[in-house]
Amino acid sequence: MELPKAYDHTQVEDKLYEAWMQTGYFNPDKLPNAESREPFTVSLPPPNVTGVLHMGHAFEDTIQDTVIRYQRMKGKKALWVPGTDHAAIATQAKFEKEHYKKAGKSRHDYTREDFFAMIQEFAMANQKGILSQLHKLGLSLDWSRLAFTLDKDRETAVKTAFKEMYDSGLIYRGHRVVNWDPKGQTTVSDDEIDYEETKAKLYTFRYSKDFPIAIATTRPETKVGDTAVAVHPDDARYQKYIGQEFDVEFCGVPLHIKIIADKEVDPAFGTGALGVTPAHSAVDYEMAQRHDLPIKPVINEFAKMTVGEDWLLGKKTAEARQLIADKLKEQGLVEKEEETIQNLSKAQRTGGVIEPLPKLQWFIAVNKKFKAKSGNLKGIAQGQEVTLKEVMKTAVESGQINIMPERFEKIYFHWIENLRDWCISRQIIYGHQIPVWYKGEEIYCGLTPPETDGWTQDTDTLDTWFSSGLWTFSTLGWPEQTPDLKAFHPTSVMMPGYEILFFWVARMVLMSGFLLGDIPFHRVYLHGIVRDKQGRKFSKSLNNGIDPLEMTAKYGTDALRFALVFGAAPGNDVIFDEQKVKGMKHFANKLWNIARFVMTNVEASDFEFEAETEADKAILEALEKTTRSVTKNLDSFMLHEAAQDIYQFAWRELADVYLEKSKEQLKDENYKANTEKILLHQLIWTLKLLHPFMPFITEHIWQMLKERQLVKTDWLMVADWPKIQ
RNA sequence: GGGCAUUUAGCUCAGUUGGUUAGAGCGUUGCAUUCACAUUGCAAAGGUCACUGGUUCGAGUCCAGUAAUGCCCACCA
Repeated sequence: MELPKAYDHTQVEDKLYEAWMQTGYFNPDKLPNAESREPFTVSLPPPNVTGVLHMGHAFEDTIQDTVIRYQRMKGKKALWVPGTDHAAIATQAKFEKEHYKKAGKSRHDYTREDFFAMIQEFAMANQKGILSQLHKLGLSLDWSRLAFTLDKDRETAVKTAFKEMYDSGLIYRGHRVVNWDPKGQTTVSDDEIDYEETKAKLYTFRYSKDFPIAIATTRPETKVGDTAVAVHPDDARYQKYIGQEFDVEFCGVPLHIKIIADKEVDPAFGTGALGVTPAHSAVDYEMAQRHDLPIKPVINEFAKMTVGEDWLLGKKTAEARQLIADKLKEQGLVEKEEETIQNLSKAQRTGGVIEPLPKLQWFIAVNKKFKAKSGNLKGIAQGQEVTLKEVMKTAVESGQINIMPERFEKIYFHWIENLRDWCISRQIIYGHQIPVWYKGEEIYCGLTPPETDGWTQDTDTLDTWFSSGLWTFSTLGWPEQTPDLKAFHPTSVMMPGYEILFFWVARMVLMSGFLLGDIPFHRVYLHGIVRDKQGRKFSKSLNNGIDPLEMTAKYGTDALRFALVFGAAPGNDVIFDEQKVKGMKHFANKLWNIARFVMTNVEASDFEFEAETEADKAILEALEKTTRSVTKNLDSFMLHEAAQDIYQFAWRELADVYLEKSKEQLKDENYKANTEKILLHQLIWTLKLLHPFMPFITEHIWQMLKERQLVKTDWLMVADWPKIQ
C-alpha cells in the first residue's frame, strides 16, 4: 500500500477518538490489569457553561491530558474526571442579557422555577458544545464519570456539605457590609471585583457651622448616614473632643455624632478626622462594631437615597453626591475641594458600581474552631480543635500539598492571613438554593424540606465556588463512601490557572479539610495565561480571541497541543503564535515521514539487535538519554522540557543523522538486518515518548505498524512506557 | 502602600541543586535537492545572559543594590 507523502490529520482524528472511546480505556476500571494498577487521579477544572472553550482551556486541558496519558502508559490506573461548572452569576447574567435582547423579557417576567429551567437549558446547550470541543482536543477523559456542578448528585453533595457546616456552627447568618452590585442585584465577593482608577473630588467640610471638626470625603451623599467622627487616639488636635456627642442637622437630615478615638485613623490624611458611615463602608462598619455605634442605612439596593428632604430622597447616589456638594457650597461649609484619584469598585460580571450595604447574608466562619474529622491531615490530629484558616495553612505548610511553582505558596499564605469570613449567599436564581427554611422565628436546615406546613425556603443561592470547592470528591460520589472515593481521593494533581488559586484551589482545601479531614490533592500545578502575540489577554472587548478548533482544523490537534506545551514552563504565561502551530504541524509531518521510511524499509519483527556501527551506537545512546530525560521531566511536570527533548531527538538525531546513515547500512548486506531492527526500535520508542503530547498521529502510526505486525500491543495509549534497564 | 515575579539571539522562550566553546523554535542569509519528507537538507550570521558591586578556583545560575516591565494583595475616608 502506498503511503501518502504528507500526514493528513483530517483523515485521522475523529475516527481515532471514536475508536479510543470504543476501547473503554479512558475508564480506568477497564484498563488492562486494572486491579493491580496504582491509581492516579486528576479532576478537570470544570469549564463554565457560559459559552465555548477558548485557547486557555485548550492549553489547560492539553497539559492535563499529557500528564494523564503518561501516567496511564506508566501503568497507573489513570482517572481523569470530566465536568462543567454552572458558574452561577456568570451564566445567569449571560443568559439574561441574551434573553432580553431576543425576547425583551427579564427575570421578573417569570416564576423562579421557570426562569431556573430556562437558564439550565441554556447551560446544557452550552455544555454540549463544550463536550464536543473536548473530544476534538483528543482528551482522554473518562466520560462515564461526567459531572456538572448543578446536577442531582452534586446537589446532594452541596446540601450535605452545607448542613454539616451549619450543624457545626461554621456556617452562620449575619449582618455585614457586603459588596452589593446594584446592576446585578446581588452580593459579590471581594474577589469578583475589579478596581478602576477614576477621578473624584475630595471635599473637606463640616456637617454644620457650629460643628468643631472638619472631615474629608469623596462620597458626601453617604455622610447623611454618619453616626460618629473618628480621630486617632494620639492626635493632639482633637483630644478634647473625644467622647463628646453632638446633634447636628446636615443637609436637612438630623445626625447624632459621637467623637471616637480609633487607631485605624490616619492622622495625616485629610483633616485627620474621619466621618464614620457604618452602613456604607466595610471599614466603618467594623469600627462601628468596636465602638458600639448605631448603623444607619441611607442607600438602598438600587443605589438610591432613602433619607432626606424632597430634593434628596430617592435620588441615585451619583446625583445625590452632586446635590449635597452644591448644598454644602451654598451653605459655605466646604473648606476645600481637591481633585483626587480613586479606585472605583466594579462588579466583574456586570460592570455595576459596587455599593457597600449592610445585608443579612450567609457566611462561612474561617476563624471558628471545630473538631478535625479524620487523621489524614498532616500536622492535625483527629478531633483536634482547628479553624478553617489553620487547615488551609497547615495543608500546604506541612508539605502535604505541594504547590508549583513554589512562589505561589507565599501568595497563598498571604491570602489566607488576610482572609475574612466567606460570604456564600447570592441573590440570584441560578445556583444551589440554600437548604434552609423559615417559619416565623423558627429556622430549619436539612437535605429535604421540613414536613410540616408553613415553611418557606431561603430564596438565596450559594456562591458558585461553594459547589466547586467540593469538586474533587463530589465527582467521586461523596457523601456516599463509594469505591471511587476510596480509590481515587485525594487526587494526584490539580492543574488550574494561577488566577484561580484563591477562588478555587484554596476553597477546595477548605472544603476537603473540613468535610473529609483530608487534602483534596497532593499537588497543584499552576499554569499561566495564554496571551495573544502582543502579550494581551484574550478578551471579548479586544476581539482577539482565536478559536482552538479553527487551529485544530487547520494544523491538526497534535500540532496545536505540541505548540501549547512547547516552551510553557509552570506558572508562566504563554504567547500564542499561529506560526508556532504551523511549525509543529511540520514536526508532525516529519514524524510521519520517519515512519514512512521505516515502514517501507523494514520487515523486522524482533528486537535482537546490537550496536554494530558508530552510528548505531550513537543513536542508541541518544535514545536512552532522551528516554531518561523525558521520563524525568514528565515525572517532575516539566512538560515543556520533555517536549523539547523529544523534538530534538526525533528531528535532529533520528531523522537528520541516523536515518541518513541508515540508508548506507541498508544497502550493505552485512548490516541490513540489524539496521532494520534498530530503525523499528527507534520508531516505536519515539512514538511512545511522543504519545502523551501528540496522541493522534502517534496512535495512527502505531495502528499501521500493527497492521504490518511490527508491534504487538493493540493500542499505543496503553502501551508500556519505555524503560531503561 | 505591601508583596511576587520577569529582564538571555531580530521575535517567542528554555536553561531543576553554580562546572567545559550559553540552547531551541520561528525569522534572516547562502548553497543543495528526481533519494522518507520543499511541511526538506546542509551551512552561516546573530548574545558584554538589564546594569553595578560582592561571594567563589569558577556565576546566566548564589547574595546585595539600581533600573525597566508585568502581576497579585490592600485600599485612606
